[in-house]
Amino acid sequence: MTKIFIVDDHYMVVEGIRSLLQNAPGIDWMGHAMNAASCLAFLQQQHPDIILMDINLPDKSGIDLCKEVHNKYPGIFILGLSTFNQQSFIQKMMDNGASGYILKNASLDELLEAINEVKKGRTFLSNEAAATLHKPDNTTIPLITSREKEVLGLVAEGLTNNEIAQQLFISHTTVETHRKSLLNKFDAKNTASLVRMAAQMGII
Amino acid sequence: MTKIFIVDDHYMVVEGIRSLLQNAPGIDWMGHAMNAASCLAFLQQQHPDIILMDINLPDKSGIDLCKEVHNKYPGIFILGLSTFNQQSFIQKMMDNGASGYILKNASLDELLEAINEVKKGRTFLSNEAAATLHKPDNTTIPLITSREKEVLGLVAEGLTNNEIAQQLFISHTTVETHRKSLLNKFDAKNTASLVRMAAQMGII
DNA sequence: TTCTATATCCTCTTTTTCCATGATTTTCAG
DNA sequence: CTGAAAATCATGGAAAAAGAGGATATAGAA
Repeated sequence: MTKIFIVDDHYMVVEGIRSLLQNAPGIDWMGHAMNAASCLAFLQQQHPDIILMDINLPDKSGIDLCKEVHNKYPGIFILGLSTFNQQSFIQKMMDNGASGYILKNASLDELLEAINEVKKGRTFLSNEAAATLHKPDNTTIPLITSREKEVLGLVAEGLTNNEIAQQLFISHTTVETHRKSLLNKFDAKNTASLVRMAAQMGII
Repeated sequence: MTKIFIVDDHYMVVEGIRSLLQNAPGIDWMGHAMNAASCLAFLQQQHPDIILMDINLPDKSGIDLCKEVHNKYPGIFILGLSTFNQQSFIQKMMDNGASGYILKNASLDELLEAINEVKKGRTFLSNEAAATLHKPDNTTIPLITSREKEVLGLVAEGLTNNEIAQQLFISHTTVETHRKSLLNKFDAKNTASLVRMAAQMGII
C-alpha cells in the first residue's frame, strides 16, 4: 500500500484526486491539508509515502514547503502539482527535492504512473512538464550574486541608481556597475527587458 | 432536475466536481468539455441549465466564451469558475453575462448553493469572490487601450521609443505620450516598475 | 449632435540610464 | 596562502526616458 497525503487549498482538486484514487488498488488515502502549517502539523504525527503538493498555498509557497519537508523527512517523496506549466516553478520544485511534477489536467493513468514511479525512488515528470523543462532555448536563469539580486529587486521597484545607493549605503557608481553586470548576465538591452525577464523567471 | 455541464481543461477539477455532484439530489450531470470549441459543439446538440465555466481554457479565454455562449443561448446560466481570486477577471465574467462566480476552493455546500441561486435566475458570488469584487482598490489592473497595450509589450521587449515608433509607423513623441499615459495609469514611477507591475499582473 | 476617449504630434529641460575603461579592496574556497 | 570572484569606486560622454505643457483629428457613445 502506498500512503498518499495531499496539500492543496482547492477543495475541488482535492476531491477530484480523492475520487480518482479511492478505487485505485494499492493506494491508502491519508487525508489532506489546505495549507502548509497544517501539513507540517500532520507530518509530526504521521508519515505518508508520497505527498502531492500544490505550488500555490495560502500561507507559504509550495516551493518553500517542499524544501522544508524534504529536509525534515527525507524519506517522504514529494510530487509537485499545479495548474501552471512554467519552467521556473518546475525547476525550483525539483531543485528543492521534489521527485516529480504533474499538472492538474493530468489523467488518472498519468497520476497513477507518477505515484508508482516516485514510490520506486525514480523521478516523474508529466509529458507537458517534461517538454517545458527540456525546451531547448529554455530561458536559463543567469547566475547572479546576492548583491546583484538585491539591486535587481530595487531596480524593479522603480528606484533610481541614486536612491538604491542611499538605501544600500554605497556609491551610485557601484550600483551602476551591478546594473551593467545584470544587463550582461541576462543579455538584456535595457532595464525594461531586464525586469521583464526577471519577472518571467520568477526572480522578482 | 438541474442539467449541469462543465468546461474546464483540468481533469482533476472536473473529476472533483463530478464526484461532489453525483450524489447530490436534483443534479443531472451532462458531461464536460476540455476547451471552448468542444463546448460550443456540444451546445449545438444539447442545452444544459447551467454551465460551470473555467476562465483559463486552452483555445480561448473563458471570458470570451462566456460572452459568446450568453449571446447565442440567453437561457443558459453561466457560473464562472477559477483558481484566481482576481477582481478584473470576476468583473469581466459578470460583465459578459455570467450569473455567478466561485473559486476552486469552494466547498460542496457553496457549490450547491451557487447552483440553486443561479437556477432561480439570481446571481451568486462566493464569499471570497464577493469580498474581492467589493474591495475598494488593491491591485486592480488599470484599464489601458489597445494601442497602449501594444506599446507596453514593445517597451517590455526592450525597444526604445524610436524603435517602437519605427515599428508602429508613428512618431517617437507619440510613443512617448502613450508611455506617459501608461506610467500614469499604473501609477508607476518609471519603466522598471511599470514592466514589473505589468508582468506580475500577467499582461505581458 | 455634442462630448469624450483615443490616437496622433510638437518643444524644451532635467534626470536617468547606458557605455567605455579604468582601479582597489574584500571575501572565500582550494 | 593565494588567486578568483565579488564588491567597491571613479570619469566623461552619449543616449534615452521623464516631466511639463501644449495641440489636432477622429470615432464612438450618450
